[in-house]
Amino acid sequence: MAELTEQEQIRRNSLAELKNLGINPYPAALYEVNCKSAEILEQFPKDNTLFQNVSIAGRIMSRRIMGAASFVELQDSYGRIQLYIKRDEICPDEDKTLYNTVFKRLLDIGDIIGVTGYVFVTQMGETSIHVKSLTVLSKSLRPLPIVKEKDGVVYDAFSDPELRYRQRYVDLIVNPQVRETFVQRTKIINTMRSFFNEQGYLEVETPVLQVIPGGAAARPFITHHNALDMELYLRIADELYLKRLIVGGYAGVYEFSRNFRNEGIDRTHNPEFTCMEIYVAYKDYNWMMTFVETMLGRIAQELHGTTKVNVWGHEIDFGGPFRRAPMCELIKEQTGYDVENMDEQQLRDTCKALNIEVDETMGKGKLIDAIFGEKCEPTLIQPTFVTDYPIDMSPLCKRHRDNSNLTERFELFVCGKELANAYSELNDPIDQLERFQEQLRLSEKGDDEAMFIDMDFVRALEYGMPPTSGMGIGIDRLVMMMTDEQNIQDVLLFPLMKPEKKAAVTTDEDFVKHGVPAEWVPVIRKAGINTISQLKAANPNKLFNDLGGLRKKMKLDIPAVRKEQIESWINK
RNA sequence: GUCUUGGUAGCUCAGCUGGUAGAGCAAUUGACUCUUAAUCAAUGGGUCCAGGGUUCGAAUCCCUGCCAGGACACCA
Repeated sequence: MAELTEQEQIRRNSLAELKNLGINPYPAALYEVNCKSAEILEQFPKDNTLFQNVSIAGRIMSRRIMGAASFVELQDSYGRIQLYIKRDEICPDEDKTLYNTVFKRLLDIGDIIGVTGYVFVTQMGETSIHVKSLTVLSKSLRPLPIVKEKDGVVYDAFSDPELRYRQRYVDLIVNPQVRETFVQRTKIINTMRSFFNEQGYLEVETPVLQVIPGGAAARPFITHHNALDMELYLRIADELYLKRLIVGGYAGVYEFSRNFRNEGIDRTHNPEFTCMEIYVAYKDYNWMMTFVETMLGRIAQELHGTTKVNVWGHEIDFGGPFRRAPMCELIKEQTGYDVENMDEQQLRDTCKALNIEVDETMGKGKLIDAIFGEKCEPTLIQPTFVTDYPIDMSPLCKRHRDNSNLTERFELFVCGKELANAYSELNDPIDQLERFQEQLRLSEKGDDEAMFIDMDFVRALEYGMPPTSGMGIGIDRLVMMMTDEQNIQDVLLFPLMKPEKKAAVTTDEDFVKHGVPAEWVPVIRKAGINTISQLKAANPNKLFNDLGGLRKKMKLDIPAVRKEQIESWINK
């Protein structure tokens, strides 16, 4: 077992002392709460007859003790409020243990308590609760990072990203703006959900474990089902299932879908992430653009009270209507090249002229996409619908009504990043099968993201799917934009981290089994020996001296160890 | 995957050309009845990420590894 730090040991001692005083540090009974910190701070200054009998619970975030009176900052789920605790108020009788011992000595920053009392304003003008009674609700055994703040300046911020993501609970306790980000994330999702529900679209759930990972071009995670003894894939998208449901007759279906892609991890990619996909029958991609505009405007409005949002240093207006421009037009605008009617070789030459890296596996679509990605994407700051993509980039999308080399597809770009992707969905089963087969050829050419053929999906289309428009939007990216976060890890509660390394430590029992008396185990650890192998490699004379010195230094009341003993441990 | 920066007390960080580790907050003890980054006094607290090397001597220099951040590449 790892050694406890001094502060942890002190808290455990306090815990034991609380128990000795007959106080349960983890009581079972509910604690009646009748108000919220934020409500008090908002309403009391306007009407000071309110809150004269409050009961509130939360975590102690700071303490200022002045003899027989103290101030505590109590944090509940809604904010912080100051408590004024006076000894003779919570201990009206002779016995002052609750204040002098329990509150002043045995409670710490991080402990959770409940108090009752009345609200007043201090001489310094701070709305506070005058405490009449105090109940210990949960003792905290680890010290929290202490973050202080004055006039908007934060001191000693808890900012190490590794600690923040690994121990998100600590991050949430001490960084209120982090708690707020996740409230906003949920608000965004709720806004979308109501928007869809109002129009009668049905929220559904489709399989995460799939036999054929379809609906996107991406590398999947593979897992194994024991009873069936077969490989299964974690979904990379839910598109093909939702379209089966449109075949089944629903007017519109949507899903907030956790997807898994076995690709790189960086500032904008996590192996599991959330997409919202929606499919609506009898619509096309023009209708969908308007739908998306309305949805985004509404989200911004709900969240910020305006459609103008600061995103990564730009003021973005989600008010719409957004610019709509065909991909080839944008390329022409940025590069001067008209790629619309070029063949593969001409495209390669153009890439070369523009200094864009290409490789042999890239077909026409990927070449055009490379030019677009390099030259156009970064310029699309205000929301822009990029429309009419080349056909071999979009195997699930309907051909353009005016040009059969293009598709009725749009992507929405904001701040140079793709935010949403939508089609007039391909519902011609024969064309769909051919497109899948083309993907197979790309795959054979070496494109490891080309799609699998899903024959059941083709079969579904053969029964007839109404003209349908579908749209997918990256929820994590949307939340990043709406909350002005640069990092996907800041909008995911628990981003994937590599496991913490566990130092291979020998347990105390192992040392005892090895012949070391239990009372000496902490001492030899103190001497820097934490494994049996370290012990065996130790110099007996040095260890003998060290242990003698430590015995004195640690003021241990145990007999001195003999050198023969040490030799027996080492030679065992 | 490549390059790059970092890992020192519970937290935030200093630590120069190598000489046995320091501050603030937190903690402990004490003073103080309206404080608010409370204040004052005293005290304790470290496997300087891990492992190797150079050296009389390494937190510091070198190598390897682990973890994290950033940039680039890859990724609809």
